[in-house]
Amino acid sequence: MISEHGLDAVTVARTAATAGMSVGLVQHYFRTKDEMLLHAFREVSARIRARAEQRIRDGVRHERPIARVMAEVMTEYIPLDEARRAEYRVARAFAGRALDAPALAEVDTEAARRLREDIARAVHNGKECGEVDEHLDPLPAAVRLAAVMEGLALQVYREPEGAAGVPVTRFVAPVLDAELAAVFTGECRQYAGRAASPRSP
Amino acid sequence: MISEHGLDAVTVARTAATAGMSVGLVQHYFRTKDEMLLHAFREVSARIRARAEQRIRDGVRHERPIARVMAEVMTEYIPLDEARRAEYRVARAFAGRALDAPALAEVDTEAARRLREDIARAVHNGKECGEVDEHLDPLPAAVRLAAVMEGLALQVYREPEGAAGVPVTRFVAPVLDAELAAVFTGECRQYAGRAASPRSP
DNA sequence: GTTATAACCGTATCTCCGTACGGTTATCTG
DNA sequence: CAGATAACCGTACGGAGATACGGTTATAAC
Repeated sequence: MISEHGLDAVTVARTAATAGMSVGLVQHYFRTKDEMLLHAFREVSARIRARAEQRIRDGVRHERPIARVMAEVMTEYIPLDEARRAEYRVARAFAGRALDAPALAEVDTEAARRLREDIARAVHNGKECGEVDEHLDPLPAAVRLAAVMEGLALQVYREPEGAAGVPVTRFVAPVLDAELAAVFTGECRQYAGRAASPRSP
Repeated sequence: MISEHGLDAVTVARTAATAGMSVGLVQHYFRTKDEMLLHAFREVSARIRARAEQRIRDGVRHERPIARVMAEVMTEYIPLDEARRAEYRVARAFAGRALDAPALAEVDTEAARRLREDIARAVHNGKECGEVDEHLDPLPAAVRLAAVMEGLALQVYREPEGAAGVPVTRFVAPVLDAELAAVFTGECRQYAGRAASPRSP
């Protein structure tokens, strides 16, 4: 509903109708409308994050280069198909409302923080494995990569067809690859076996 | 009002009261509330853009290196002080509502398009002057720079204090400089005299 | 079996807000 | 001065929507 008609079009009554249930039942599960919306926001955030984590796990399992895995993870966030566009619209709507709704803002910042930590961890692990320069600080690098990713997502969202006749597909991969190449400068000596997974104990 | 309490808190009556006028008078100038909000959005977009244009004009007047000027222009967009944060909040609120308000969406995309064109023009002019490699395509480069800028703005907005104890001031300039350095690789041979200004006839 | 808890419904209430409207005062214009 | 246009006011109307509420049916527990 949000992705199709925006947050303002979402009323408790309409939500109930769309779900094929009564207003009373919705109230049974969510005491207030805000509670309901918060749940929805958490839901999409979690779904998006789950996809990223899946990519990371797969990458680790197949012992693929960290840079390659991160390229996939970051591409996953770009609204390149209708499904991701829908999610992106929802996230964007909530982000706008989060301005004076601390609970929503917290979900937003938390999601961003986790993503940044994932990237920072990938960079950190890349150092151990030899893909990343020994002296590079993972945190600034992660902020930069996260920024590029989110900024790129915005560009793609606004002009899915691409700008000035050049399709987005011509932009996304090259830019992400270039940014990743600036961080992951080396070859993997011995695979550390964890890509962006948590630092092992 | 928007930046302090969000778009939802903006009612015609409250707006009138804040402006020290009557509801009737507001209606005299804006036929509908939507019209009023659209005007507000256009207003902030124009104000933000005006600052960027001013920077460009100043840069041209003093014949400063294009890369340097663009660094300033891009920094101008980052919500580094409370004034810019307020503007950023407003823009973000509108962007969220723009999902099912085509008129608002148009303002948003238009602003983005103009910015991208400014950047592309700067790159183009940089080629003539010698700051940019002859074979670089300005458009993809502009998309990339715009993406970095907007993404960085988001990171700064979400965590103004900086992440993990590292202040944002340590991030912004280095990242922007690095990105610009990737595009503006050369020295200016002879000053073209127009930085990001329109191609002369 | 009875009692409690969860699932479920429909409506009534109360508040808020956008806009319509009828009216008044000021500022031009000729 | 006439008379038109713009600036300006306060209220009334109408709709929409969030929540409260009183109630019913099912499922569980003992």
